[in-house]
Amino acid sequence: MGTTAARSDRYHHGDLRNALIDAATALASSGGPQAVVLREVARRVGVSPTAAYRHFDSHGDLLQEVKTRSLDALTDTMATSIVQAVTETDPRLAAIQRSKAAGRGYLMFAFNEPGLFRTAFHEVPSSAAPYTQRTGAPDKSAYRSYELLSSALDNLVAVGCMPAERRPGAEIAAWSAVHGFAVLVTEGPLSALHGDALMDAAESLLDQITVGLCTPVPAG
Amino acid sequence: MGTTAARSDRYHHGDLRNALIDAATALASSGGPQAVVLREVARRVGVSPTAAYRHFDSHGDLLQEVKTRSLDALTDTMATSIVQAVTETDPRLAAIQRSKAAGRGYLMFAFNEPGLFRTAFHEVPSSAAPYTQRTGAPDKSAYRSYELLSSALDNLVAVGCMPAERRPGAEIAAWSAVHGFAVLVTEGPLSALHGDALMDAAESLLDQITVGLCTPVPAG
DNA sequence: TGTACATCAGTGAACGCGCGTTCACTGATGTAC
DNA sequence: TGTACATCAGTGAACGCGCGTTCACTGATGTAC
Repeated sequence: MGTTAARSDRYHHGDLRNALIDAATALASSGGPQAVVLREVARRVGVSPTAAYRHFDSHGDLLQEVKTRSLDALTDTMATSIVQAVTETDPRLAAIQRSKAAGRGYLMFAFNEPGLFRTAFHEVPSSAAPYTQRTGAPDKSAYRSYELLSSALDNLVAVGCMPAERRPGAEIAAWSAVHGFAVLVTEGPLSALHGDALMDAAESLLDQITVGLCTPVPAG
Repeated sequence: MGTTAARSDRYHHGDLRNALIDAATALASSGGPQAVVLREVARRVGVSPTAAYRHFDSHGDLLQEVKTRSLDALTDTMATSIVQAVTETDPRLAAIQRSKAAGRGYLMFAFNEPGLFRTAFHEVPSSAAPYTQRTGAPDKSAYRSYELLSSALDNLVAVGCMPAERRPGAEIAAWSAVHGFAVLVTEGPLSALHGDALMDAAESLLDQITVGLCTPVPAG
């Protein structure tokens, strides 16, 4: 609205690239990565399929954009969750709140946006050039959420909650537990979990992870 | 071999149903559930696509069989892992060995058979009758591995290793951690892990899970 | 032991579908003079 | 301020592909008498 460049009743769309990504994201949101069908995306924007090729090399390129968006949205949800949850002034309790909030944000994103969650972790088959081995350097989006987790764990060590010798491998364990739960619930055999039962199970999981990471203060 | 019923140079195949499931499983093994293409399955068995419809209502029906097989294979791997790993006579140590072995079997199956692993957890879109809501009662195969885990955890409580009040929710946490790691490694951002580094990470994860479940023996 | 016949388990051709992608094209835009 | 023209951003038709599935059919099997 208001953006004259984005009028859709004109021959030149003005912002077709973003409009296509928007529509593709909406499709991914409701049906996961498989639902991102180039022709359907074009249909929704009211443009011929060919037009998309002015802005993307291939279907895989478009899907890659949606994946990046999904990863960004995941990170944003985690960040918001952290900001909202950390209320304690005691550094130890705050550190635990922060770690749990990171995991909670991850889970909430998965539950509220299962399609985007799946898309975020979907391996896009090598886009434009099938012969080009996919470079080992994925975009930054893939790492931002990892860094959020990582620094939360660092913090847990810094405030003396988690013994330093337990730090290596901690993010893999924590990430695995949260990711596994998200997957089992959104597309696996735990899909029967709903509402309060789901929330209880999620909180219980977050508790168990933090208990596992943080040894109780050594008595004496 | 030797089974006269399974000669393939005859008009009547004799055991086409199983031959089709075998071929479909091979496809799933190398390419996951998406690779189970009815026409390709028939091609491999040397039969017309139509022939498959004498034995399955639909493509989904065939895929469901492969899924069941995959779940069974997962359970078998876990069971074998448990039998091989439990060597301790001390009941506490044996109980811990058993729990870790269950998880180890799960992970090894995922790493050695990523295609079947994905198929085991693939939601088959309602087969023959699309309007029939999928019954809430999945086949037994889906539960056997869960029971293996469940009884390992019961055992942990029985020998006094794990406090009873921590028992509820324990299988969800343990399962989530192991499943998440398997998924992140086989089809996610941890796919760079290989060889020794992978094995070390796996053992570290199993350690952390059991440490989290079992409180150290109360001192005094 | 031999034969008629129902049944079973295959074949081959075809259907409709929707996809990603390419082709030759045209309408709209903006810049140089 | 007006016009010529290169460039940009779309169109519409078509391609080839491979899929799941259905149709009318035929070859093989086994049972009753």
